[in-house]
Amino acid sequence: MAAPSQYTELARQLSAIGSVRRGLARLLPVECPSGPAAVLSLLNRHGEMRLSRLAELLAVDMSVTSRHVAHVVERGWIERAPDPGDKRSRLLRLTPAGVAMLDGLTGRTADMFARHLHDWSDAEVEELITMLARLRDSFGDCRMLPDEA
Amino acid sequence: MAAPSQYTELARQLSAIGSVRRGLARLLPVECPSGPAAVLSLLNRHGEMRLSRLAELLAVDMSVTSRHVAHVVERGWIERAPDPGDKRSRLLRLTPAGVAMLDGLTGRTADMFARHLHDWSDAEVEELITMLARLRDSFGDCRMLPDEA
DNA sequence: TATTGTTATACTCTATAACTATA
DNA sequence: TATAGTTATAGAGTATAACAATA
Repeated sequence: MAAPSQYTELARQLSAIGSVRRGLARLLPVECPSGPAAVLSLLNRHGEMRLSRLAELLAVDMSVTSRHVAHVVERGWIERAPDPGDKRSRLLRLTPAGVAMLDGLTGRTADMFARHLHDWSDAEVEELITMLARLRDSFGDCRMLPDEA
Repeated sequence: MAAPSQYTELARQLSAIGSVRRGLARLLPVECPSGPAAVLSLLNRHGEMRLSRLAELLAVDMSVTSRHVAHVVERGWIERAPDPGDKRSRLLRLTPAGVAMLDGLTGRTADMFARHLHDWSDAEVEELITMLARLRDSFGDCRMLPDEA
């Protein structure tokens, strides 16, 4: 259990970390902004899946996911295969062009981190990753929680 | 120094943490969204300052800051006092109404953290805060960095 | 001439709601 | 009737560029 003033500071830090996110976003090509890039990244990480599952992983509404997916489909970076078990949905998977695009993004991102985090140890980066994952996990899906108001 | 694959994972976690940011943003009243709320928070933390300094702290463009400030001024939460040393700029400071508004936001934020982070120790929260601050510091102001491309 | 702000414009991300097709 | 997905609409955040006033 932590003190309220700590929570205030944590909120400030989370807000301020937006500058890092924006810095990373500026690396992306105009035709693949951060929303679509996240789609590629998750499909690469978890393999083919339906839209609803992708929306869950992105933790955004399905309507948002649908638009990002349409964007990457239009550019040939993913394809929608029939879902054998359910005609309402399709299975999304990366194309070779999508893999190539993602490789480029990943490389640029890694370069940027390498430039800025050169004095972080492997263990320190790992710990930050772990804490961020835990934070996300602790919050769960905020959209489902009843407000006490 | 860390491995490239670690950087990819870190980028994913930073992107995914957006769901926490959005969860916090949903706590805010309609008349005070996250941009304006950050203005109040920083003025409370650092005391009165000029717009350019506020833009620096927010790490966003001055034009963006100007709009957020206009928003909170219109609602009487901050006031613009003449800057004795420079007629081009004014000193921004919280009003009592602004302090009251901020107190409400802070309370709701702390409640939400308390609900979700009940199994985090004080030291763990502190460490996350420290690592986020260090991350931000390591990146500096990304907008100023020359790209190697 | 350079700096401080402001405003207009445009783009991305997101959510809500209405709708279609299938389960 | 309920679920998967799409599309239209609207609101917030941000950056760029053009502009005004002052240093």
